[in-house]
Amino acid sequence: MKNQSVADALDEKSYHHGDLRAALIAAARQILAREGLEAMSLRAVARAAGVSRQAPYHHFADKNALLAAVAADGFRELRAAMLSRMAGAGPGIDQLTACGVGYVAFAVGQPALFRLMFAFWGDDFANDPDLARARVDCHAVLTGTIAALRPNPDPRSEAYDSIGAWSTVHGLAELINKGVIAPRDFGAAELEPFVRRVLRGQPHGR
Amino acid sequence: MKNQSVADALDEKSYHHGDLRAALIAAARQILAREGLEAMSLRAVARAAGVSRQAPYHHFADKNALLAAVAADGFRELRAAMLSRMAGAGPGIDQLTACGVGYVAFAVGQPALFRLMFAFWGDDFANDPDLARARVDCHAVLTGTIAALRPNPDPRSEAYDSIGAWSTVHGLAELINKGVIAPRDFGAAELEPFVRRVLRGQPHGR
DNA sequence: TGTACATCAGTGAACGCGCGTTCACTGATGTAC
DNA sequence: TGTACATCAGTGAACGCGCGTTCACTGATGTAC
Repeated sequence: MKNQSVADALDEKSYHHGDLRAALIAAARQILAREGLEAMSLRAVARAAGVSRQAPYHHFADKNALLAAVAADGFRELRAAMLSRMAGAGPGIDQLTACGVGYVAFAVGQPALFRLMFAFWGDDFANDPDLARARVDCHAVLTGTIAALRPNPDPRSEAYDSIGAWSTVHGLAELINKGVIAPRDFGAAELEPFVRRVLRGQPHGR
Repeated sequence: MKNQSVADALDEKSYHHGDLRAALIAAARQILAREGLEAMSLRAVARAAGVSRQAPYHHFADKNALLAAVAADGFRELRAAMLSRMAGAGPGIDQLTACGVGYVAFAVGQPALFRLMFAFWGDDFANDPDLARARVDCHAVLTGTIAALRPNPDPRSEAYDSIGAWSTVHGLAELINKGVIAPRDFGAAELEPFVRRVLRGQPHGR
């Protein structure tokens, strides 16, 4: 017969977790960072959170719901990363460059998270409203920066400029993360000046 | 007791396949095209080729070896796709645009194959010499086109231009294939003029 | 021309694995009276 | 203040699946003599 007391519950380990939802997201991100997207199974997440395989189902409808929550956090952090770089940069074209550097640095710093964020774009869980909003807010940073650079733009050509800029930073991030190109192979010791130099060759970069 | 004859062997089905290696690659590509990268297991390939699960091991050391063979074919076809577009284009900047349009059109036309080609770049099977050569030959089309545009370039800035151009077409292909952007959303009915228009905004595109 | 035999290219069964998910259950918590 | 009870948040066992790969095997082929 167990003698459960409040102290026991706090000191040892209470039956109820407290905030298992947050702990599961944290565990998922840890696995993502350490072992990659393929290793992030629901079972592995539960194991890392020190909980039974079945416990996550009390907080997420299924695996995709957990993935969506992690991806939404990712988009909020990507947005913050871009804004932070832009806050430290000069006006005009420097804003766009800083935005791009923030994008690539985030992607290269957390490759598996970045991959997850784009892995299931068109899938069911894209209907998650929190994720959808996080994506829109994130995208708005780029389009807003492009728009600010050209006060009275033709909206259509602005859209194409935006796609071009996004494609360039996204492709650069992908090529680096896949191991296709390495900054070192081009005489760049650090990522940031490398990205800056690539972007300088882009239409708004000179 | 079976009465095996040459006619039987030809008409029905001989015990020996004939060219199972090629048939396995073809089956793999078919699964890739119809069901995607995740569905392309070794077992599924064997099944599609009408052969036992174990048969592929007589032609490929393991699954990665089959993947490498498929990827190598992919790079040869990507190279051919770019060269074919360039052959039909005018001189100068039109060559680079055609090269980029060929790249994106190939990627969008065969998304799962394109994904496979870049999925395991740094992995073990990258040591496959046939694959390595196919990749180098493919990449040479892009770098050659960039180099031809600028007769006496600084090699380092040429490398950065090349990365920028590659990043743009690669990122555009990824964003389209992931379903992040759709040409139709930007008033483009067809892929080709859409890509052309995006590339026109790029540094060499005006 | 016939035949023994090495080799090649297949088969069938099985191993061991991790996965997402469902089921029936139980311990802990909090609230109505 | 005590207590019955609904609800919440966990557990343990199991289902059914597909995977890559290994093992021991057999039928077909081709070549040396």
